Amino acid sequence: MAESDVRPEARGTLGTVRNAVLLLDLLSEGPAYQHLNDLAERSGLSVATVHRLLRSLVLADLAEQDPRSARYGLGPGVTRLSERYLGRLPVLGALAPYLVRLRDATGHTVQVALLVRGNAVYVDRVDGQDGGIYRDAHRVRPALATAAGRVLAASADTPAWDQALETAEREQRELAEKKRDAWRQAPYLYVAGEAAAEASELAVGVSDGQGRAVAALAVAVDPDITEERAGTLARQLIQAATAAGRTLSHD
Amino acid sequence: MAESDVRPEARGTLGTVRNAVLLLDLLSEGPAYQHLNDLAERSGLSVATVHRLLRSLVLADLAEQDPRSARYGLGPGVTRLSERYLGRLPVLGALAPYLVRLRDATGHTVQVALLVRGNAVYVDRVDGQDGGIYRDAHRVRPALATAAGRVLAASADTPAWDQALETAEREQRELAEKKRDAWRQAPYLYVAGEAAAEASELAVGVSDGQGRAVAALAVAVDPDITEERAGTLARQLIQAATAAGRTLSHD
DNA sequence: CACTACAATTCCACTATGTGTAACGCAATA
DNA sequence: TATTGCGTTACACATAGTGGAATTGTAGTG
Repeated sequence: MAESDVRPEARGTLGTVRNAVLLLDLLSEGPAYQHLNDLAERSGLSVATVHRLLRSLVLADLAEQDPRSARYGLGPGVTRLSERYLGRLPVLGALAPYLVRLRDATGHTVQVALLVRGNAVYVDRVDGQDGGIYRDAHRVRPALATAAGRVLAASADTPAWDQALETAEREQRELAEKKRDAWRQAPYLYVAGEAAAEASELAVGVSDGQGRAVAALAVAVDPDITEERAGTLARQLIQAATAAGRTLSHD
Repeated sequence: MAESDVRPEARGTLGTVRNAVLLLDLLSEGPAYQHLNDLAERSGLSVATVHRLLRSLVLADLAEQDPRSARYGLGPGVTRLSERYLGRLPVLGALAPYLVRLRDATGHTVQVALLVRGNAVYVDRVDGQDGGIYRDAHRVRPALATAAGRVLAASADTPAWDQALETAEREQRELAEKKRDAWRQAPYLYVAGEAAAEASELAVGVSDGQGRAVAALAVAVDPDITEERAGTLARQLIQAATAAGRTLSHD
């Protein structure tokens, strides 16, 4: 293969692992189950190679094959790894004592999000009273389309911010490039839900003491919330976030 | 390398992927961050190989390196994959409408668990009133040590059941070998919490229509719950589980 | 401050092993 | 039964992944 590797980050890296991860990424996009040939074409690898990679991933439960259609999708193994990761993540432990309290004090659903590869990933939640019909836990959204994601991306380092820009839609990207400083300095951010069913979100950052947000704390609210009510909610969020941040930097 | 591969499952499988997955497994056990040399020894691979594998995994955010200690741990990328997987998992969508309702009706914390490689992985929850101080979301427990895991393992196929046996402690294993049929046929299972802080659990299976439990629905309860109260709770769980099961097999 | 110990990282020669092409099997149509 | 459209396997070649040893970096100790 041509040595067109100009990206310095990839030095001393294994092609097979790169390919395996590429496939996991492809599986994570689009429909739940996908055709081998599609995956081969989209990845630029030969069918045989994709087949071998998938077989290896299936053996590890990181992928699975639908017995009826023989198509491939992500497997349950990824959740096991994820839960192990989250179970030992300091931020979540630090936030844990405050979440239920916060839910009870505000009456709203409280969520915790991380920034991963330009996406806001919602990793924990405590559901409020209403909930509505559409309760989508397990959300992964382009960071710049959500309040939580904006809080995280705005205070992240340059590569992470750039990834967020790449992940975003054009309009969001243009908005973000103007607003980054404002977002970073604001005590809290608010983003109105786009779709009718989607709730609006109010978010603050949880800092690790080095001035970088390691997680976002958010509440889902009605789109017609008053300015005053938002301020009250924000104060409550900030209080919990700083308390959690203290236990983080403390130890 | 010696061709001692007698395991038929691993035919046509990539060693590099096997090794990468092995490392992810090692990272998911024990402390959050681990030394390169430990990992090399435990995996049976050379230090150089482990280093290259980890570097590749870090590039994909499936692993990360603590900047202070230079030790390696799981990375946030696994959560992104996991949330994508869970977000499209039919069972969770089918259960979603009932979870909050169930929490409100019972007052207890409701949880949803999957069986993954012999472990009960808790993938969704709706927190109840109390919660107590210790709210450990993101649990991964040996399946046979929990009510949810027993429900799932007992109705699973043979390899999955065997994995659950391997994962369990000796006592649990001996108990399980006697009880499997009873567990599979019982309308619900109850397991008292072991530690003082640990809640007890009452669980039922969510069937996909083929008589196999694809998820477990559980509530956390006090250890001194009365038989009668347990029956009432179980009825409510079963009702939600069968309703979700219908929408599953329906479409 | 030198010296030591230990851990992560890089170098390099070797061939094991992952790769693509092409053939095969096996359903579902028509 | 022919045909199409998949997933799966065979095979020969050279890429690219491997382990041992050398090298850097970082604390800890006298």
